[in-house]
Amino acid sequence: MTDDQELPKQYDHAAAQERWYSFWEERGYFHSEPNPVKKPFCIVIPPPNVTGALHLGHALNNTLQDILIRQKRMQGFETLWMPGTDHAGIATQAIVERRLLSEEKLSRHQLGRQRLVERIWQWKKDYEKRILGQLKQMGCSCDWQRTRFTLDPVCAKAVRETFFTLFKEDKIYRGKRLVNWDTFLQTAVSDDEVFHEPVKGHFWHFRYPVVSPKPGEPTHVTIATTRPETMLGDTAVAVHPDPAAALARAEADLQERLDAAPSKEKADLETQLDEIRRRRREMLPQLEQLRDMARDGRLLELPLTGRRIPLVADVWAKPELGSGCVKITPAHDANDYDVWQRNLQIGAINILNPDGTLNEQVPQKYRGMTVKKSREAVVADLEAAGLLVEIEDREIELAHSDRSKTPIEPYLADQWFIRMDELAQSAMDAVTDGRVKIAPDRYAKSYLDWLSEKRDWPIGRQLWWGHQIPVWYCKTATEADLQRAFADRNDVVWQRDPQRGQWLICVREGELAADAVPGHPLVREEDVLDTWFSSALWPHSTLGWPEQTPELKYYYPTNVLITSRDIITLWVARMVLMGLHNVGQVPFHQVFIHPKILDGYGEGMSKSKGNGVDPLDVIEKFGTDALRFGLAYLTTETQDVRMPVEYECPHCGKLIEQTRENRTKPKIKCKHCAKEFSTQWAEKPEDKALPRGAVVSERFELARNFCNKLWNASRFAMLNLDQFQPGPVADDDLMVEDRWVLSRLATVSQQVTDALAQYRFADAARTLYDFAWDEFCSFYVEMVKGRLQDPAQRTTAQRVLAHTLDTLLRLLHPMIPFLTEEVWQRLGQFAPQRGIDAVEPAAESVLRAAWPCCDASRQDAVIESQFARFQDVLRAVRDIRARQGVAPKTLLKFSIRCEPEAADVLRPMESYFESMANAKSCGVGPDMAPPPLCAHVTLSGMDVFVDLADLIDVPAEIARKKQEIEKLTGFIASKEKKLSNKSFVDRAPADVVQKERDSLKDLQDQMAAAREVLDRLATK
RNA sequence: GGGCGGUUAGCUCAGUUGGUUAGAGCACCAGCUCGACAAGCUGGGGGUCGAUGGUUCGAGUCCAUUACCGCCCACCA
Repeated sequence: MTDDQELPKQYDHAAAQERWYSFWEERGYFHSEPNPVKKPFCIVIPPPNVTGALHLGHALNNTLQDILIRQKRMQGFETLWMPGTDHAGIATQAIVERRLLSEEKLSRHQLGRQRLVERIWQWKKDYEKRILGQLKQMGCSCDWQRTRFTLDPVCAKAVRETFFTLFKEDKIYRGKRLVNWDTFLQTAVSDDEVFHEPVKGHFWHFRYPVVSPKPGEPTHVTIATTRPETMLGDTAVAVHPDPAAALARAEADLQERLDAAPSKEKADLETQLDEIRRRRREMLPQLEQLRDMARDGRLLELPLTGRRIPLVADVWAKPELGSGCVKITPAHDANDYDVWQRNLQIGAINILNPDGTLNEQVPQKYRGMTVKKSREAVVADLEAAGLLVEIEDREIELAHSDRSKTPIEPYLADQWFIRMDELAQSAMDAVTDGRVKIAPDRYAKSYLDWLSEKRDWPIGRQLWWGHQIPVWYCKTATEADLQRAFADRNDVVWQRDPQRGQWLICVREGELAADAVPGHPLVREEDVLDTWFSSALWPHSTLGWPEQTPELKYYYPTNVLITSRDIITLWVARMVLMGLHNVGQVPFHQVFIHPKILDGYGEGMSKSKGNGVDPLDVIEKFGTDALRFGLAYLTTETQDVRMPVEYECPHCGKLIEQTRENRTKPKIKCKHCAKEFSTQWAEKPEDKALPRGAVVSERFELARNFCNKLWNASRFAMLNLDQFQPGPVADDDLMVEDRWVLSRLATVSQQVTDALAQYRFADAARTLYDFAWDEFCSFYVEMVKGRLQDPAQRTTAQRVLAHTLDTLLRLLHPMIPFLTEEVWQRLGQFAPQRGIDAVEPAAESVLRAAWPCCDASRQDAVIESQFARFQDVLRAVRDIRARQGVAPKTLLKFSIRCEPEAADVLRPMESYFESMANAKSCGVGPDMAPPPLCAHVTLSGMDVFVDLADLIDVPAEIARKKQEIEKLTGFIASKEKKLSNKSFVDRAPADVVQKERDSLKDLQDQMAAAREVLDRLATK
């Protein structure tokens, strides 16, 4: 480089990022191959969804992975970071479908399967490119040659093999289950993809007539519902089998709660208790009568349908609620479904079409109506029939699809399931016996709790985007036909589906022709697999399983998985059980769950809330290094990261706080310059007319400032390293500050290594921040300045400075890769060979340099405490200057009264007081008396006197001394009290008591010194 | 309803096994353009550690109760 004569005062992050990322990539530093000489270290990326661009949560996730990867690479591991993206079935298809509808007014059915899938592939291509580009901008050192996608052929092969094996082992079956039906996307979604949201609704009370009531029997049964239209699918009305016992129990429970409740809640519970007592008095006879009628098999007339439905006794009907009777709609309600399972004779009627309209199971007039329309119609008709009792307003927690944001309909459908009993148990065992360690360990609990339910996993999705289920149906063949047709094939297996009376035929690879069984047509299952099915295979499928590739053998099990807590169950647990099933080994040894990034209100960031942050905005404003260091600095074990966010006005550059009100608005008027700006990325050309305001957070300033500080410290080094002569440094040549900084450096290396090994990213970042700023910059660099000008001392000073900077760069590289590389390369210009013990050529890139080992022989507690003494005195002198208002240019004269040992340490530092505090020493030792007019600071075992002659503000200094004496008096009193407390002296450990005694003595000495100075001042 | 986490300076957060006078960054105040750095330097003000009770010679730290905030799970005809 020839253009580096003038180093800019500010670090140009954009230039460094561009230059060094391509430098690393071109040299193939990120690529990994199995290498028997080295130990492997492998992380598989949690594949981002191709639904959209990455947000700040991804930036955190990937930064942490890259920090570990870079550190392990420097530690000499053969390091592979496997990158890739996830097809995210429902989410991606939903986005593309929504666009199709809004821009071309086309439904997916109008477009057709093949063309829709083509569109989604195009979308995937665009976003994958954008996502991988973002990862590169973040500095991620992934092995891009190995980039995978969950739908690519390698992953598809693993999916087929897994499905085939599970099918063969009878762990996959087809069953009828109530599913969460998304009527917009026309697919089932899992429980995990459903969220509840309160909506205003009603609670309707209806009466169903009793068929031929006997004298004394009620003529009607009253039921209540929030979803009246489902009455068309009712198959029973339930009443509790033992209402008396149920009410008694409810009363007892309530009484217990009432006894324990705080007084302000008692009134409410009293009311509830009264209500239950009233029911026991007034309603019990009728409920028991209804129960008896249920036992008799009596029927009710289901209004509007002409159907007759039975009255049944079932515990689901709670006598303490509503009328005590409940309508049963097994096909459209989870609890009613359970009632059906207990009373199979009542049957189930599905009244919905997949698109959410009513089907042929309902009377003609309601067919084809949407749920909303039919609800109005049913209510009106019941009212007309005189069967509507009342309508209450009520807020209802309505289930919504996370994907389409539309209400979920519970819906009885055929589904594919994986039996979870054995698989779940294997994944639980892996964590309980420690083969997989989850950190922080509290998350192991949620993992185990979820798995212990062993709920079968519904794996089918009624989508077009995904791995199509490799099953063919055949209705007409006999088993003999199948055996004949597939006699010579061990890659075809089949099961009987008794509910539908058909064969389910699964093939390991490829397709089955429609005429594979002569005379009996085969039809392929249309549905695709749940996205998590392929994600669950990610750690081994990306390494080539089911082939026994060298990669699989070498890198599997991977070392650590880094992810966020919301997918512990969806993803982590399933990877463990699939890894165990397919490969026979856990997929990773460690799981680290990192914090979530929240906005300034403590809410999670999401696109729909409009409070997300694009990492590229942060990168542009602060730089990738600041983004990464800032995120690492915030990654503590217990806390989520709260990040107040501002918009940066593109017109005037001022920041506007993001609020709950303005964050969802597409455009905002700047309150400083009154011009408007957009908050959205321009998706259409016409949007670009309005410039976009970047979303940033002040919380990255600390890291940006730190990077700049480092840049300038490095700049200082460059300006002082010309004519650098490499060579070992003899211990005798080392000055106090050299030995001190080397000791600190050794300790810091150890602390950072330990912190990263335990995923304490914030500790590692803080340790480096404090060392680099407060010790290296504020002290070492300041102290070495003079020596660099002195030809006799210059060489040693340069060698230690270069070595210290070199080590610091290596320690910081995993967090701030670009700046460290930029400086490393420049340092290489001046000091291509460096080191203080043995001299070695510097690595061609800091990325390839060795991770600093802790050189325990350099750790020197004596030097560190001596240095602390020097720092104390320096601070005292500066303090006096500031409080006396003495101009920085005025030279101060000071003296120190202290023990001879301390004097021996401080005397060699005299020149540093001059350069760092503009203060000249007039003597150090036990006999130093305070000058006639002085300001004074007392430290443990030392008195610092600054001779101020006529400069001094005497009244101010007297006031200060008095205040100090008052403070000391208080401390001394509390110490004396403590030490005169017999139980403290007797019970506390001896060293603690001694420490207190020493401390009291010290305080008394300080008091004496302060009095002495005060007396002198007072006589003036 | 069950579980988990949080509550420390105006804001955002540290605080290791209980042990002198509880820390940092930002913001604030005063002073500094001194040959690395104003994204800086020097000094300063600011906290009864959510509340109550307990254990202890000693509690921000351990225990119990409680309030508030957030997250996860379950349920709500």
